Amino acid sequence: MTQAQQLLMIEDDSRLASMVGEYLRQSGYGFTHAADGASGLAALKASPADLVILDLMLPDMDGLEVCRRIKSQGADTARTAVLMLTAKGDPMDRIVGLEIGADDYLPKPFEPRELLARIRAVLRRGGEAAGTAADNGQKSMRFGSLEIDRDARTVTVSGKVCELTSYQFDLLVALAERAGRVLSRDQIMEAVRGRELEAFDRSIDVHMGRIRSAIELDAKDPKRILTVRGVGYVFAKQQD
Amino acid sequence: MTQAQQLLMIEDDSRLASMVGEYLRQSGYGFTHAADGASGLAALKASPADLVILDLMLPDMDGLEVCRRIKSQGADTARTAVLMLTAKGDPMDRIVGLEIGADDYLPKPFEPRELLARIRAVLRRGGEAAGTAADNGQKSMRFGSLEIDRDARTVTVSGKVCELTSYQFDLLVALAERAGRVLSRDQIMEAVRGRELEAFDRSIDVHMGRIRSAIELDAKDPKRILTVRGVGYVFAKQQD
DNA sequence: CCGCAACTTTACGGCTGCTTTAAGCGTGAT
DNA sequence: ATCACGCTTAAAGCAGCCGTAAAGTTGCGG
Repeated sequence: MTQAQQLLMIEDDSRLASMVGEYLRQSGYGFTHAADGASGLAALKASPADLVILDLMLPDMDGLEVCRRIKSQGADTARTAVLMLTAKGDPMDRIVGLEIGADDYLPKPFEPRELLARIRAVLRRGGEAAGTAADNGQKSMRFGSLEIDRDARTVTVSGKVCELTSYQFDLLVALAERAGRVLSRDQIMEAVRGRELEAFDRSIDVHMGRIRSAIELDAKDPKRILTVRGVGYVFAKQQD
Repeated sequence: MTQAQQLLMIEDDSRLASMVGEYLRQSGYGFTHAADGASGLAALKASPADLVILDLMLPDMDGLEVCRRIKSQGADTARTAVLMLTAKGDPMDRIVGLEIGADDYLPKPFEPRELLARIRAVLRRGGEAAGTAADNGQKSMRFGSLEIDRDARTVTVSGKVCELTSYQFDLLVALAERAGRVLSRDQIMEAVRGRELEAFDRSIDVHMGRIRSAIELDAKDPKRILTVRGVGYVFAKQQD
């Protein structure tokens, strides 16, 4: 870690913003805050950030619009990661279908932990992509006939859509992002929710079962999500 | 574990505090108690703690205010972890900890066991954040045609994957990490399981046999895992 | 060359840990 | 308020794997 990474939060609730800011600063990030879309974009132009935490509901313009401008081709902010905060009522799966270029989403209200976990995940992903020369599936990932579209939050196997819940999708992505690496249940939980797994918690196992029955050709003989007894799960790197 | 970690509880109910204190001391932590916010902050200044257990409702000032002061920039207590105790009916449920700059929170009433679990989690988290920069042994090891990938937990010999169980993999890593050094069965057990080997326990031998048949070209004439009669085993440093 | 001690090998019982199913429960929607 | 959806928990079933024991083999000393 050479230099603290810079975060910019665009959020009209300044009370919320200052709380979040305190928390994130404490976690070692640089943090600045803008109260509306226009000043947010201005601030971003003045001093580039590594990641923008963007509220969907803003007084002056739609968060989607802000996001679009950040990500628009030609803008030098196009590489800036965006983490979108969606209001509590919004079924984010629907919004997500729209092709805004956000890198991740988080529904309000949220746990500070989870926000931190997702920030880390997004930044790590960006860092990797930059390091490995060409990008590898920033938005969509492909493993043989399996395709994961982070934008639309859909998974397809040889073109056919798999029904996954939001949480199951996140779990799958967490595994797929680290394909070939064995992850403990704790690590998986940490990546997805940013919180600790309780002792004797079998919920991850149950979800893995469900995900398998959705994406595996034969759930009894999984080829993509493999169990590593006594340790955790791996997403197989090599697959048809 | 070099030194007991220090906990400070700021809580007006001294009965509760002494009970919690007893429990936590028993679990190996140093424990002190302050009955109100002012004396808590004073105590913290006098002798820094690793974690503060902070009641939200205090006679003299709001727990949030105490937390803010502990965490405020510039204060040398800014790195101290804070675990907030919230009363059951608090509107806190809604805002879910965001408004608290705390590292974690726990609604009252709580189980001592859960408190302990969260304390451990918070302290571990803080510890690893500080320590992650330093460590990081390389993730894969190579010995001639033998390759050990610690991330994927796989072993390959000239590209072909060897089937090893988790335990066998751990044993192999323990040996490989100390290649060229003869290890007694006790040392091996200590490294992998952290516990002592029982007298006349031949289980290590059996596993060595299994590992050999997996990774050696000729299990009858091992080239990588060598037996040192009367002592233990070595992982050969030099191998093709 | 014999005998003992140490290691290897094989087979198998039992236990731990994963899967699966079903019911519970909180949350958001109608 | 009720309903539906999905995460969680519990329980039962099952498989894999560890450890034991017993027989076989190797190495070393006498």
